[in-house]
Amino acid sequence: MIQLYNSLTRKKEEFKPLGEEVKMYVCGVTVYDDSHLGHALSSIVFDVLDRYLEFRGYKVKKVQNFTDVDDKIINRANADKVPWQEITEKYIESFFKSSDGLNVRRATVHPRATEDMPEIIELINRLIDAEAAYELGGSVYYRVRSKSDYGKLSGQNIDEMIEGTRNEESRKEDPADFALWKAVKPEEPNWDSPWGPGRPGWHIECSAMAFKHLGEQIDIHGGGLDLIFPHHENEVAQSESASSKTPFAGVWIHNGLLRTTGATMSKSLGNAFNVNSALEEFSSDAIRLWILQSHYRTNPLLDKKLIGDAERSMRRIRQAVEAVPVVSEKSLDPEPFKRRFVEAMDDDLNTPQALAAIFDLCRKMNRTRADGNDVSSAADLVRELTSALGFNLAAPPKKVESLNDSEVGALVQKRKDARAEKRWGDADAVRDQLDAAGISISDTGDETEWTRK
RNA sequence: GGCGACGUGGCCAAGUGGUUUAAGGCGGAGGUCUGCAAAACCUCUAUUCGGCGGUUCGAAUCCGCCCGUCGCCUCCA
Repeated sequence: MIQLYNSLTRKKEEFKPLGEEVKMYVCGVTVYDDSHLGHALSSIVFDVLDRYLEFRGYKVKKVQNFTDVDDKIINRANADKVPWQEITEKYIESFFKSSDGLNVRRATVHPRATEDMPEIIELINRLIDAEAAYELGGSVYYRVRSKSDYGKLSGQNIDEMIEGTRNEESRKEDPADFALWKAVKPEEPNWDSPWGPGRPGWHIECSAMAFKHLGEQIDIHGGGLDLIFPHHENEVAQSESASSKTPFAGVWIHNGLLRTTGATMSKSLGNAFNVNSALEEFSSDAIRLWILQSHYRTNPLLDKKLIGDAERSMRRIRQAVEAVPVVSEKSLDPEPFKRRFVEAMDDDLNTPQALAAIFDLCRKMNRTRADGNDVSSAADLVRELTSALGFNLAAPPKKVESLNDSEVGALVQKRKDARAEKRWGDADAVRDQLDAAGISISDTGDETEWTRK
């Protein structure tokens, strides 16, 4: 039984999808800049959820949108003096490059707001018909007072909320009403609608795309903790008002946000935040391990040192799996570790505990292999479990300009000769040279093996 | 003002009433192996969970107060 924490009820609940196929919607990014490690965190968390559900035998349909019309995009286009479509194309491409680099599986569908305009307009019409929305000067607003349980997701109360907001000049019926459709402003991208030219408000696209690609009721809705209010709150309201079906989403899952340590970190934020540059320095596995060693609802600490630590930890797993197999009658039964893993993951994706099971298994493998046991089925299990968490067990990127294989081979031979003649000083000098080039060597009996670090 | 999160070893981080005198990772110390290393393995590295009270046979885990850190309420994964 899989239990997941539901932000709506603030409790762990048994996961029960409505149908055969799990319908999961994850809020995507607004494409106006490169992805940073905060996006990576969210991508990885929902990638793990997707993969784990599949590991547990579910079929998953995952939808993740691109918000490709928005103030920030328009501003960026103006700043760069290019058409806004050029901005969105560029950063959608960048997003995929980052996610692919992070070994995040693509969603089943990646819809774009601008491509589902008819559905967005139709949904707004339904809301007007249901008297949950009203037109005003070419814009359309959602009437928050029309839904008695408005605020249930974020625990906000409309009246208390209004006190905290600044009182902007507006003719809206209620200050808390939010825009479903924004009337066109000069020089802005716009689409025709029954209320005149304009563009969709931020929240409506997600409801429209969820309805279109998954249906009016979905199993899982995910996103960052920072989206609970107003975005997800408004999404629930408009979706349930339009469909008259409750709940819109069976479980709301929110990942924690990245945390940084004071002033020291902020200096290097620029680079540390960019996923593509982080991937030049660290393996995708290290980035993923750094994130999954914390629970997804906590706020992981962003610190390059920790990602470096994770890189070393990954090497332990890789080495255990890749070690030369022993052929033997005796073998290690890894089942208890699999049970531990499943039990941990079933409990609201407790990845730190799941990883502890994997690390323990790796140690057990090394120990029992040394005692002459066949650990190949254990190695297969480690591959299976790490893969369910999205690790690819690939080596980290090369840090320095490295030697090619034949150059390494020549140096290894040179050292071998030196060792045979017990010229230890010469042998160690070659080893230092290789080490500086990112090659580590190990002597096992007469053989010398080398690997790129 | 409103909603909410957090404070566990040198660092990161699970655990949320007894099987935990607290998992796992990184780092550190010693050892085995090795020409020396690397890797691996073994041992050690919090009698203690921000502080003070309380509930209980029993608390890191529940309650109260205090101290500290942080997020959201405006764009944000």
